[in-house]
Amino acid sequence: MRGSGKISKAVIKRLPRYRRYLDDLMKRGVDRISSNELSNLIGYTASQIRQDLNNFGGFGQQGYGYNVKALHTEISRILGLDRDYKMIIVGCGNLGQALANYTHYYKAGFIVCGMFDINPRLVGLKINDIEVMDYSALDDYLEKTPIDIGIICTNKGSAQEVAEKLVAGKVKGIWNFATVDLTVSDEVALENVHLSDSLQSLAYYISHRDE
Amino acid sequence: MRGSGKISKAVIKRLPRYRRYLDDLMKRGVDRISSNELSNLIGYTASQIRQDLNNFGGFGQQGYGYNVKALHTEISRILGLDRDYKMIIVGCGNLGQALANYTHYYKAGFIVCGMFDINPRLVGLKINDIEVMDYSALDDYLEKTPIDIGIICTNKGSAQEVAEKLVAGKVKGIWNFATVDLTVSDEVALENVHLSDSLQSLAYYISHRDE
DNA sequence: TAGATTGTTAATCGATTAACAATC
DNA sequence: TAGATTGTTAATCGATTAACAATC
Repeated sequence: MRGSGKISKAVIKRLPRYRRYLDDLMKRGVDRISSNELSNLIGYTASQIRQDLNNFGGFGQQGYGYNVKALHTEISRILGLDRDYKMIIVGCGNLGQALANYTHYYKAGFIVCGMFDINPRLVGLKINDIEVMDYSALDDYLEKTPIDIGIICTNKGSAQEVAEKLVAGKVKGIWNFATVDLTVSDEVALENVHLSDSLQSLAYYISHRDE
Repeated sequence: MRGSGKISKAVIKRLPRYRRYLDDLMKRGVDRISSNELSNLIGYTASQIRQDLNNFGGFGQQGYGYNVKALHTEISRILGLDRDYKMIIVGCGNLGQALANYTHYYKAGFIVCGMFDINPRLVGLKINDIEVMDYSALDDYLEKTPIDIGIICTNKGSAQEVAEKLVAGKVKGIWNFATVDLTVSDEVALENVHLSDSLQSLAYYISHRDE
């Protein structure tokens, strides 16, 4: 039966992209789309699109294609975007603050509930009405407040310790921006954004453009 | 012969990670390491490590392993980190400013030379001694100044236009943070950091943890 | 119904892992 | 030299693409 079995990471990584294009189509008032038309827009093969979607269910209709709005809803649900996520940010330097604003203004459903830093000059500061708390208050805070996602924006030296506090405090997922590979329990989802690695692979492609 | 032929993206994505671990090993004073020891640290199989490295050359020695420092140097060179990259940032909101600071303090070799924004309240501001210039000055600036990397931190509506100005202005690579898939000439390297997509896949794994 | 397009199986392609001869 | 470990070929695994019967 569809939907059972393990879905590969490659498939999951494509889902948000499908959703973005469906979002655009909705805004443009498009009601239906075939895998072939979607392929022309998004750049994956029609075959891959049908394969990907059929991991989760038969959302299309032969001879018709896919209903844009219905498919958007399905993918949103699959991604778990039909509910809210409470988040905290640990490390409130430029990047931490940028993420606070970013999620505040653009990402409905992802709510920053608290921010923490070790730097006394940041503690007490308000960012989008959220006061930066002292790092030493983190354990207590997590004990009292159920948090879904912990965002790590510290330097790499502190990141593993922070991750452990977050895991102990029962977060369900960690969004890690520190340039280090964290070790966390399998129970906790981990998503890394290694900006440094990303910039370095860009350097690679720049250096090897004419090959 | 080694080194010719196309290297897959999967391999390139692993290179910065190899480099990070070699960096650590150097700092810990380790001189040599076998693919098997490195495998235990980094989590790739020893076989994969040897395959990856042999895409670029035979850096090891039978019966000995790899010289940590020499391998670090080789990977740095392969990634193109043996030279500087001049960068500009377009879009100086929180994220743009955060990246300016990030590269300024942590990323030797990646130099922010200019920043641009359309918002008059940001124009004139100084971030790490770099004045934010008016977006209308971008074309002129690029005509006079050779820039390697353009960083796009605008909203998604402006990103494609910015990309086209950057390409016209002869940048070699684009580091894109806008949530949109840009169309650029094959001559220009493109690296996307889709924070929104990343957060959504984290939501997926949180929602499906117990399967 | 006839035409279109899906869902799904089979074929292909590419990437990872295993094995081992080469060699330091 | 004997032991260790690479470089490289072969085997396996998984992901993508092609093909087509099912069906709206």
